[in-house]
Amino acid sequence: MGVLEAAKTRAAALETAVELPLGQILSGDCVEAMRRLPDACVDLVFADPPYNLQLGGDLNRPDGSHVDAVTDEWDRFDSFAAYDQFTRDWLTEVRRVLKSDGALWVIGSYHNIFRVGAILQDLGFWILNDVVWRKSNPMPNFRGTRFTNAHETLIWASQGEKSKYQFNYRAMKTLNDELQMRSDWLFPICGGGERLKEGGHKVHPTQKPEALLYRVLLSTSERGDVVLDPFFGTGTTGAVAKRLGREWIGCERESGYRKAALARIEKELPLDESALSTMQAGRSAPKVAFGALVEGGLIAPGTQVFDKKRRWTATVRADGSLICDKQHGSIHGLGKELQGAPSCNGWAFWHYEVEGEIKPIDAARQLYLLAAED
Amino acid sequence: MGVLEAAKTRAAALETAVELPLGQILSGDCVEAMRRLPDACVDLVFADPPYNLQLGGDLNRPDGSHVDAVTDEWDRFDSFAAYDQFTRDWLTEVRRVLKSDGALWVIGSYHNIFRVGAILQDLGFWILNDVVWRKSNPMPNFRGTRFTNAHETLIWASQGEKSKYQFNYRAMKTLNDELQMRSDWLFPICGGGERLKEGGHKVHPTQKPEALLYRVLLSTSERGDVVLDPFFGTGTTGAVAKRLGREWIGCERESGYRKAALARIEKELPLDESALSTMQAGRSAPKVAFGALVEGGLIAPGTQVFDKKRRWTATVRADGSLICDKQHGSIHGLGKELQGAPSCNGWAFWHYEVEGEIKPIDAARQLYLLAAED
DNA sequence: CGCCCTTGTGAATCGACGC
DNA sequence: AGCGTCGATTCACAAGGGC
Repeated sequence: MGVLEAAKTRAAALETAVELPLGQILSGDCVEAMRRLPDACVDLVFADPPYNLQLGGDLNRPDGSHVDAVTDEWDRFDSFAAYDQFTRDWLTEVRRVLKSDGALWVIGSYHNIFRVGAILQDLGFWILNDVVWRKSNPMPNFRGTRFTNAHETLIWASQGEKSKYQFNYRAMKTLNDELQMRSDWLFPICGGGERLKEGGHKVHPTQKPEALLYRVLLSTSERGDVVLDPFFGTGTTGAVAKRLGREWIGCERESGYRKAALARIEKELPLDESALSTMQAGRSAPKVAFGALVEGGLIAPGTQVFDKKRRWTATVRADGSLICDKQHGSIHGLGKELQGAPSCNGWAFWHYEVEGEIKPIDAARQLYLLAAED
Repeated sequence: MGVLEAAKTRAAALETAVELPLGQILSGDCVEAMRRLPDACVDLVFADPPYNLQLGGDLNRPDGSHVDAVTDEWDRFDSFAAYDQFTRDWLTEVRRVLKSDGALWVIGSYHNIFRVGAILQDLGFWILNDVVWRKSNPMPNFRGTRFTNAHETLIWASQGEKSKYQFNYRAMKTLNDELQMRSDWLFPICGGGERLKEGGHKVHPTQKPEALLYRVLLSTSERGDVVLDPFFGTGTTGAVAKRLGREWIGCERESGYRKAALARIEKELPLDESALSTMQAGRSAPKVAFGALVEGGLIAPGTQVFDKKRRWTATVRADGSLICDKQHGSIHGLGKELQGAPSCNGWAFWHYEVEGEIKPIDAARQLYLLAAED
């Protein structure tokens, strides 16, 4: 990067820092609101658009009581074409304000998610996963006419196929008891003390559980990232963002929701430094070069290392490289060459003897990391 | 209906009965093949179209071994537009051959399901549920770059909003231990003895588990219904249809698949004569429904069960309910009724014979749980 | 026969970085 | 943009062999 470009970037960054409405809810239609934001200023978008629910008449429970369903005016669209146009409009604006390595989450049900998914693919977004929110306590199908609608679908997508999106693999694996996090997540629906109510009535018909946003933000954003929610509602995204040390921007048309959201987020407390830093450590374990172990004395130069079946034995050199007959290279590269394999994880492939036991050299790395913690 | 129309309908029904290629696999492109079928002759369609995976380079496991991916020519499309056109074509033909009160199932992944869902809505199909097949043993994400892709999505749709589709609510509730069947289903991927192999290699890259088709056909079709599968592959739909007493028609381009499917279905026995199938038990929720044992093949439909003193004998039905003379119900409900007791633990009450021994049906549950443990 | 260990494999849009 | 280098990654089963 030249001097001029660097100066420009700094200026743009400065301008952005000054102008971005962080911690604010923009009023009015979300497309109009997003137009007030500069290009490529947002790291992550979470969107919970109207579901285009096509409810016929009223819905009653078997005991005759009335189901307080979504009948709000904002959730009615005259046709699929109108809904599609609406979807293209807000997704296009999201695409503009999102950084090129940013990502998008959308949540929906079978009423709208197929249209949203197809349109975002058409716009160039690259789907990374679809994720299923399994509701532990869904509303039953009172009429016994279909399967209990027990899940909603989320789509996680990057700006394009080549984007370098953020994924906190380690944090997710830790959160899931050392197993890879799967694409099906189990959470209860939003209720109890978490559900905003006023005069005994729920403030918003489709308030999302905070646990859902917690996992979304923890998995695909970093501390300090700017998170935009174009359909802010009562501000679950903002509340969880604040808690996790992320910046946030909301868009919301209805002043009642804006007011409730601001009051809610005001009360929210950020997690303290230690809680956040612990997660950070889990998120991206510092990389350790094999050479650092040699340097640190955990593995002496001259140590013999070998694969599990003792087909090959190599010697550790002072610079952290291995030598085996006339071939030499890094722990990964030499393992790969010797096996003729397309790749090799040297940490798992090479073993050494310590106190009479055979251990993968990764054991030494774990010791090193343990010592480095404190 | 006037006299003339009635006569026409009868004639059409007669003609259909004579001409429909029941129990046959039509060769060639499925759109061409379906054109050979009359209008409105099919009760249920199950479709497993190409997913349009668009895979990049090779993928290796962390141990260096190679993943045998779907590289077949039938999964290649030049663009979303080409895939959409293909989808519109076959769905349009499905719509014609399907009865007005018939229904459609489609299965897919995030690569294609959003496009399929939007197009079928555009064509006038009315989505009844989206259903998630949660895989108990999915392939991990080896590179740690995303969430484990642990599910596929099914869409269940009727011909239109007002259609009187078939839904066997009672059967599903019984199958699920007296709880409404939810929209998330847990099954293992197809493997073991169920997976068709030739010379040690899988015959079809994407063979679906029979338990999945079992639930689809049991929930949304009746005995004697005509089930059409436009992407027949190795004939899971046909095999399960035959077992459950449904008629079937398949379409399949590749002669190798057709041959394998016919041989497989030939061996299949209709329900009441069926021996214990080789289907493996799935990983289960802690609570096991009796229906899951039937679905998983641990107890075959048609099995005789009886109380310890052999006062009553009942027959296991395909949905996991029991029938004894004219009374029927769940294992708990029927036991309670027959004894005139206030309640009954069906697991302890009912027994069956296995390898010459009399065991409570709870023994089968224990086996099931054992398989699901670890 | 049972137990333990090893090996194989499944619809997968599966690096990052520097030169 | 292409290429070489460094580096970091897996879960649930089934099947088969050894003892």
